[in-house]
Amino acid sequence: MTAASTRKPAGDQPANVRRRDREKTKAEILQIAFEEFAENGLLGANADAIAARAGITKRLIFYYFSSKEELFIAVLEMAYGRMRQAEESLHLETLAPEAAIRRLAEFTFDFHQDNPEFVRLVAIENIHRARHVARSETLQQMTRPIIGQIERVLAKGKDLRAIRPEVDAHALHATLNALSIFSVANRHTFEAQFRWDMSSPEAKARQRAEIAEVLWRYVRSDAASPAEDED
Amino acid sequence: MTAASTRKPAGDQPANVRRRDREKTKAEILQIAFEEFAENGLLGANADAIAARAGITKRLIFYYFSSKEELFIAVLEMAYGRMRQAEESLHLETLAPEAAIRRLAEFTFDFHQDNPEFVRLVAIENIHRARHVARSETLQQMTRPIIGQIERVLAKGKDLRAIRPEVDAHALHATLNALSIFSVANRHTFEAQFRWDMSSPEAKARQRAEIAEVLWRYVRSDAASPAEDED
DNA sequence: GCTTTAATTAACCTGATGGATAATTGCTGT
DNA sequence: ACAGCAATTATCCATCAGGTTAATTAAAGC
Repeated sequence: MTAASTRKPAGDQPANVRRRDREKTKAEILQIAFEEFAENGLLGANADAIAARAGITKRLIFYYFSSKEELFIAVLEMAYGRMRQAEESLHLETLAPEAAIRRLAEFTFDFHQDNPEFVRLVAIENIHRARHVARSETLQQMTRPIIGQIERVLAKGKDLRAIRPEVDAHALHATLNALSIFSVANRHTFEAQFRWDMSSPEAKARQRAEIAEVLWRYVRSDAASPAEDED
Repeated sequence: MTAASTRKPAGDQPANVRRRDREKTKAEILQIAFEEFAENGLLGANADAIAARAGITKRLIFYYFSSKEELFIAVLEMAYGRMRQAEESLHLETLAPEAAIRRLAEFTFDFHQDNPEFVRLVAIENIHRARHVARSETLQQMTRPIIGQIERVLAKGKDLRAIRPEVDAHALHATLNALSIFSVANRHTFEAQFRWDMSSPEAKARQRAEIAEVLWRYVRSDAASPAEDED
């Protein structure tokens, strides 16, 4: 597609005239690269395709992001940044222990359900043994403050004897992420093998409730329920 | 069954003379392709590399498996077959409910820990939206009988009032798989971001216990005590 | 207006890779 | 011992895709 033919007076930006806007162009590349990487993986994603979809030349991609891997890292940074931002809107501190745990579970589940591209991206990065995360200072310092929130919820819950004292924030976070991510990431093999729907709204609602239940039953104090001898 | 076993030994096999053994060659290709696919993904795996490692010509790969995708399907079939085989050695029926659940949890966790290539392969297949599983009759009929085992454990547990009546076998299986797979598949991003070890023997032991705990606390009846106290 | 700089484009290069063609060679039954 | 066939090899090829070289052009400053 050739650009630069019709020249509109441009109250708004005409789509076919290349506006020289560094930041906007970079952002567009990033967003489309995000989608392409999530869809096709690090190797499968294609610079020509990204350029075509962004309406720019391939060269421009390498101009702003020096290599495919650098672009991938930038995409990861953006994707993780969005999650982090979403997590900031969670305010668990004000809630009672059970409500806080359930809200945390449902929020995490919802986020992954709503952002399957992000889940795919994380899976892809894990296939590559997280070598891009390892290479990015930004991504490592981006260690999510969600752990802090969880710790506070647990502390409060333990104080109130609603939550078992042994429960660890990291472990809880891992468990919750495992359940939430799995229901998006491994949906396909599961559905194909068990003919078990994981994608319909009803199925999702069921899983959402299930995960909250698993989590709460895991953390809640035994005193509030059956007596039990621990290992 | 081919008459391959009637081959005369021809002395000792010189390493550089290709032994004409259809089944053996196919099996070798499969095993090496399994490793290469698990390591590098569907696109990343390289036919030349597989051939080189197997000590054969690339052409031979396409002779036995008509395309790369077919080879990948064959690899999936082999890998899932192995898991299924392992699952057969589980005998949960004889155990008491809690013991059965814990054994199931630990077995599943161990299997994934011991077969990270399998876990990677499943992740890769999910990135491809399980289109190869969908294409293979074999893989779909290979629906694992583990579900049956779980159902029997749950039925017995419910009978004894040790397990809640609402617990579903599929959901339980999904939960367990989520936790087990996650601790292998998403280990890398997790470790990189949280500087949290998931790979050392101690960490694995901790996770193993954790998962059994999560599972049991999820299924156990609210009324009954864990010591199978019938009222 | 002219210069300078930075954003953008067009065209090219090159290594890799899946797959194809065709020749060859070892096994097995007769 | 030899034909026939199946297993295996050596080579070639077209295409794709990441990255590069060099020219072009929009905008900001003087």
